[in-house]
Amino acid sequence: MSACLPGEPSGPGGAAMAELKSLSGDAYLALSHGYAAAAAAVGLAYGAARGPETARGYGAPGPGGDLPAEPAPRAPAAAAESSGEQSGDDDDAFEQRRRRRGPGGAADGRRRPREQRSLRLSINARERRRMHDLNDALDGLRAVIPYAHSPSVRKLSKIATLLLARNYILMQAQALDEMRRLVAYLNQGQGLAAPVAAAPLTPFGQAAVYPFSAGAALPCPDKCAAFSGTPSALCKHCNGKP
DNA sequence: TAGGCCATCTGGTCCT
DNA sequence: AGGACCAGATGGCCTA
Repeated sequence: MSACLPGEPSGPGGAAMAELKSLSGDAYLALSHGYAAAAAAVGLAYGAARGPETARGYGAPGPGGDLPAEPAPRAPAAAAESSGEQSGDDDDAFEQRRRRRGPGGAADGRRRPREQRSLRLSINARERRRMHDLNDALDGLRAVIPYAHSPSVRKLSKIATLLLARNYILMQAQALDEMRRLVAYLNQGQGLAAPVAAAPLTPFGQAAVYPFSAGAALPCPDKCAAFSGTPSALCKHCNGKP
Protein backbone atom coordinates (compact mmCIF):
# COMPACT_ATOMS: atom_id res chain seq x y z
CA MET A 1 0.00 0.00 0.00
CA SER A 2 1.44 3.19 -1.01
CA ALA A 3 0.25 6.42 0.36
CA CYS A 4 2.52 8.61 -1.56
CA LEU A 5 0.60 11.61 -2.58
CA PRO A 6 2.06 14.00 -5.05
CA GLY A 7 2.95 17.27 -3.59
CA GLU A 8 2.48 16.28 -0.03
CA PRO A 9 4.98 17.48 2.46
CA SER A 10 7.84 15.13 2.87
CA GLY A 11 9.77 14.23 5.89
CA PRO A 12 8.46 13.81 9.37
CA GLY A 13 9.89 17.08 10.34
CA GLY A 14 8.72 19.78 12.65
CA ALA A 15 5.16 20.61 11.75
CA ALA A 16 4.40 17.10 10.65
CA MET A 17 5.74 15.71 13.86
CA ALA A 18 3.75 18.16 15.87
CA GLU A 19 0.66 17.06 14.06
CA LEU A 20 1.51 13.45 14.58
CA LYS A 21 2.05 14.03 18.26
CA SER A 22 -1.18 15.87 18.62
CA LEU A 23 -3.06 13.28 16.66
CA SER A 24 -5.46 12.00 19.21
CA GLY A 25 -6.48 8.42 19.42
CA ASP A 26 -9.87 9.33 18.06
CA ALA A 27 -8.50 11.09 15.09
CA TYR A 28 -6.33 8.17 14.34
CA LEU A 29 -9.12 5.73 14.93
CA ALA A 30 -11.23 7.41 12.37
CA LEU A 31 -9.11 5.83 9.73
CA SER A 32 -9.58 2.24 10.36
CA HIS A 33 -8.41 1.01 7.03
CA GLY A 34 -6.21 3.45 5.34
CA TYR A 35 -3.72 4.32 7.91
CA ALA A 36 -1.33 5.32 5.24
CA ALA A 37 -3.76 7.87 4.00
CA ALA A 38 -4.09 9.14 7.49
CA ALA A 39 -0.42 9.33 7.94
CA ALA A 40 -0.18 11.16 4.70
CA ALA A 41 -2.73 13.54 6.06
CA VAL A 42 -0.50 14.34 8.95
CA GLY A 43 2.35 14.89 6.63
CA LEU A 44 4.40 11.83 7.34
CA ALA A 45 7.21 10.88 5.18
CA TYR A 46 5.43 8.74 2.77
CA GLY A 47 6.73 10.11 -0.40
CA ALA A 48 9.86 11.59 0.70
CA ALA A 49 12.81 10.92 -1.44
CA ARG A 50 15.52 10.58 1.05
CA GLY A 51 16.30 7.17 -0.27
CA PRO A 52 15.78 3.83 1.34
CA GLU A 53 18.21 4.15 4.12
CA THR A 54 20.50 6.99 4.48
CA ALA A 55 24.07 6.12 3.81
CA ARG A 56 24.76 6.53 7.43
CA GLY A 57 24.58 3.11 8.88
CA TYR A 58 25.81 1.93 12.18
CA GLY A 59 29.41 2.03 11.28
CA ALA A 60 29.21 5.63 10.45
CA PRO A 61 32.03 7.72 11.70
CA GLY A 62 31.74 8.07 15.39
CA PRO A 63 32.07 11.74 15.82
CA GLY A 64 30.99 11.86 19.39
CA GLY A 65 34.29 11.13 20.86
CA ASP A 66 36.54 12.89 18.45
CA LEU A 67 37.93 9.51 17.67
CA PRO A 68 39.12 8.38 14.29
CA ALA A 69 36.23 7.56 12.10
CA GLU A 70 35.66 4.50 10.03
CA PRO A 71 36.17 5.33 6.42
CA ALA A 72 33.04 3.64 5.19
CA PRO A 73 29.75 2.66 6.71
CA ARG A 74 29.62 -0.88 7.88
CA ALA A 75 27.01 -3.47 8.52
CA PRO A 76 25.54 -3.30 11.98
CA ALA A 77 26.88 -6.64 13.01
CA ALA A 78 30.34 -5.81 11.92
CA ALA A 79 30.24 -2.54 13.68
CA ALA A 80 29.03 -4.14 16.83
CA GLU A 81 31.80 -6.64 16.76
CA SER A 82 34.60 -4.24 16.33
CA SER A 83 34.34 -2.07 19.32
CA GLY A 84 37.99 -1.47 19.69
CA GLU A 85 38.48 -0.70 16.11
CA GLN A 86 35.43 1.44 16.07
CA SER A 87 36.69 3.50 18.90
CA GLY A 88 39.99 3.66 17.27
CA ASP A 89 43.43 2.72 18.42
CA ASP A 90 44.39 6.28 18.65
CA ASP A 91 45.93 6.58 22.08
CA ASP A 92 46.62 10.24 21.55
CA ALA A 93 42.98 11.02 21.03
CA PHE A 94 42.09 9.05 24.10
CA GLU A 95 44.71 10.76 26.15
CA GLN A 96 43.56 14.12 24.92
CA ARG A 97 40.06 13.41 26.05
CA ARG A 98 41.27 12.15 29.35
CA ARG A 99 43.35 15.20 29.98
CA ARG A 100 40.56 17.50 28.94
CA ARG A 101 38.25 15.96 31.49
CA GLY A 102 40.80 16.06 34.18
CA PRO A 103 41.52 13.51 36.82
CA GLY A 104 38.09 13.57 38.31
CA GLY A 105 36.41 12.95 35.03
CA ALA A 106 36.56 9.23 34.95
CA ALA A 107 34.76 7.16 37.52
CA ASP A 108 37.60 4.69 37.55
CA GLY A 109 40.32 7.16 38.28
CA ARG A 110 42.53 4.71 40.09
CA ARG A 111 43.01 2.46 37.08
CA ARG A 112 46.07 2.59 34.98
CA PRO A 113 45.48 4.44 31.75
CA ARG A 114 45.72 1.37 29.59
CA GLU A 115 43.25 -0.75 31.49
CA GLN A 116 41.18 2.32 31.98
CA ARG A 117 41.01 2.68 28.28
CA SER A 118 40.25 -0.93 27.57
CA LEU A 119 37.48 -0.78 30.11
CA ARG A 120 36.16 2.34 28.46
CA LEU A 121 36.26 0.63 25.09
CA SER A 122 34.37 -2.36 26.32
CA ILE A 123 31.77 -0.13 27.89
CA ASN A 124 31.45 1.75 24.64
CA ALA A 125 31.06 -1.51 22.74
CA ARG A 126 28.35 -2.68 25.08
CA GLU A 127 26.52 0.56 24.77
CA ARG A 128 26.79 0.41 21.00
CA ARG A 129 25.44 -3.11 21.02
CA ARG A 130 22.62 -2.05 23.25
CA MET A 131 21.67 0.75 20.93
CA HIS A 132 21.84 -1.60 17.97
CA ASP A 133 19.46 -3.93 19.74
CA LEU A 134 17.18 -1.03 20.39
CA ASN A 135 17.30 -0.09 16.74
CA ASP A 136 16.60 -3.67 15.73
CA ALA A 137 13.55 -3.63 17.93
CA LEU A 138 12.44 -0.40 16.36
CA ASP A 139 12.89 -1.93 12.94
CA GLY A 140 10.75 -4.82 14.05
CA LEU A 141 8.13 -2.36 15.15
CA ARG A 142 8.28 -0.52 11.85
CA ALA A 143 7.79 -3.81 10.07
CA VAL A 144 4.41 -4.36 11.66
CA ILE A 145 3.10 -0.84 11.58
CA PRO A 146 0.96 -0.18 8.56
CA TYR A 147 2.71 2.45 6.61
CA ALA A 148 4.29 2.57 3.22
CA HIS A 149 7.16 0.13 3.25
CA SER A 150 9.10 0.73 0.15
CA PRO A 151 12.69 1.27 -0.83
CA SER A 152 11.75 4.62 -2.23
CA VAL A 153 10.11 5.70 0.97
CA ARG A 154 12.03 7.11 3.79
CA LYS A 155 12.14 5.13 6.97
CA LEU A 156 10.03 6.34 9.84
CA SER A 157 11.98 8.19 12.44
CA LYS A 158 12.22 6.69 15.88
CA ILE A 159 9.80 9.07 17.46
CA ALA A 160 7.35 8.74 14.59
CA THR A 161 7.56 4.98 14.86
CA LEU A 162 6.70 5.05 18.53
CA LEU A 163 3.87 7.52 18.15
CA LEU A 164 2.48 5.65 15.19
CA ALA A 165 2.66 2.37 17.02
CA ARG A 166 0.86 3.82 19.96
CA ASN A 167 -1.95 5.12 17.82
CA TYR A 168 -2.12 1.88 15.92
CA ILE A 169 -2.52 -0.06 19.14
CA LEU A 170 -5.28 2.27 20.24
CA MET A 171 -6.99 1.80 16.93
CA GLN A 172 -6.79 -1.96 17.14
CA ALA A 173 -8.10 -1.90 20.67
CA GLN A 174 -11.09 0.10 19.61
CA ALA A 175 -11.74 -2.10 16.62
CA LEU A 176 -11.62 -5.12 18.87
CA ASP A 177 -13.96 -3.50 21.30
CA GLU A 178 -16.44 -2.71 18.58
CA MET A 179 -16.26 -6.22 17.29
CA ARG A 180 -16.94 -7.61 20.72
CA ARG A 181 -19.90 -5.33 21.12
CA LEU A 182 -21.23 -6.46 17.79
CA VAL A 183 -20.84 -10.11 18.67
CA ALA A 184 -22.52 -9.53 22.02
CA TYR A 185 -25.34 -7.81 20.25
CA LEU A 186 -25.74 -10.69 17.86
CA ASN A 187 -25.69 -13.13 20.73
CA GLN A 188 -28.40 -11.22 22.50
CA GLY A 189 -30.54 -11.62 19.47
CA GLN A 190 -30.19 -15.35 19.97
CA GLY A 191 -30.89 -15.19 23.66
CA LEU A 192 -27.27 -15.70 24.53
CA ALA A 193 -26.34 -12.51 26.22
CA ALA A 194 -22.70 -12.25 27.00
CA PRO A 195 -21.75 -12.30 30.65
CA VAL A 196 -20.77 -8.69 30.84
CA ALA A 197 -20.76 -8.45 34.61
CA ALA A 198 -18.22 -11.20 35.03
CA ALA A 199 -16.10 -10.13 32.14
CA PRO A 200 -12.38 -9.88 32.82
CA LEU A 201 -10.53 -6.71 32.23
CA THR A 202 -8.48 -6.31 29.16
CA PRO A 203 -5.05 -4.74 29.27
CA PHE A 204 -6.77 -1.61 28.11
CA GLY A 205 -8.88 -1.40 31.21
CA GLN A 206 -12.11 -2.16 29.43
CA ALA A 207 -14.42 -4.95 30.32
CA ALA A 208 -13.83 -7.64 27.79
CA VAL A 209 -17.10 -8.93 26.50
CA TYR A 210 -16.33 -12.40 25.36
CA PRO A 211 -19.21 -13.82 23.46
CA PHE A 212 -17.72 -17.25 23.64
CA SER A 213 -18.61 -19.69 26.32
CA ALA A 214 -15.58 -20.47 28.38
CA GLY A 215 -17.05 -23.69 29.68
CA ALA A 216 -16.83 -25.93 26.68
CA ALA A 217 -13.36 -27.25 26.17
CA LEU A 218 -13.81 -29.43 23.16
CA PRO A 219 -12.30 -28.07 20.02
CA CYS A 220 -14.74 -27.09 17.38
CA PRO A 221 -14.30 -28.49 13.92
CA ASP A 222 -15.69 -25.33 12.50
CA LYS A 223 -13.99 -22.04 11.91
CA CYS A 224 -14.61 -20.67 15.36
CA ALA A 225 -11.95 -22.93 16.77
CA ALA A 226 -9.53 -21.62 14.27
CA PHE A 227 -10.31 -18.13 15.36
CA SER A 228 -9.78 -18.35 19.05
CA GLY A 229 -9.54 -21.95 20.07
CA THR A 230 -12.66 -21.34 22.10
CA PRO A 231 -16.07 -22.66 21.22
CA SER A 232 -18.37 -20.01 19.89
CA ALA A 233 -21.99 -19.46 20.62
CA LEU A 234 -22.34 -18.42 17.05
CA CYS A 235 -21.02 -21.67 15.78
CA LYS A 236 -23.57 -24.34 15.02
CA HIS A 237 -21.23 -27.02 16.24
CA CYS A 238 -20.44 -25.38 19.52
CA ASN A 239 -23.98 -24.24 20.02
CA GLY A 240 -25.35 -27.71 19.63
CA LYS A 241 -27.37 -26.76 16.59
CA PRO A 242 -27.36 -29.08 13.65
C1' DT B 1 22.13 27.40 6.04
C1' DA B 2 19.05 25.88 9.69
C1' DG B 3 16.80 22.20 11.56
C1' DG B 4 15.84 17.28 12.06
C1' DC B 5 17.61 12.87 12.78
C1' DC B 6 20.99 9.87 13.99
C1' DA B 7 25.25 7.23 15.93
C1' DT B 8 28.53 7.34 19.19
C1' DC B 9 30.98 8.47 23.39
C1' DT B 10 30.71 9.36 28.12
C1' DG B 11 29.70 9.66 33.07
C1' DG B 12 26.26 8.73 36.44
C1' DT B 13 23.00 5.67 38.70
C1' DC B 14 20.87 1.45 39.83
C1' DC B 15 20.71 -3.47 40.03
C1' DT B 16 22.53 -8.21 40.39
C1' DA C 1 32.63 -5.44 40.36
C1' DG C 2 30.33 -5.61 36.28
C1' DG C 3 26.45 -4.86 33.42
C1' DA C 4 22.21 -2.40 32.04
C1' DC C 5 20.04 1.80 31.51
C1' DC C 6 19.82 6.65 30.95
C1' DA C 7 20.65 11.36 29.53
C1' DG C 8 23.80 14.91 27.86
C1' DA C 9 27.19 16.25 24.50
C1' DT C 10 29.11 16.14 20.02
C1' DG C 11 29.42 16.04 15.26
C1' DG C 12 27.96 14.06 10.64
C1' DC C 13 24.42 13.56 7.06
C1' DC C 14 20.34 15.01 4.75
C1' DT C 15 16.47 17.91 3.36
C1' DA C 16 13.76 22.10 2.89
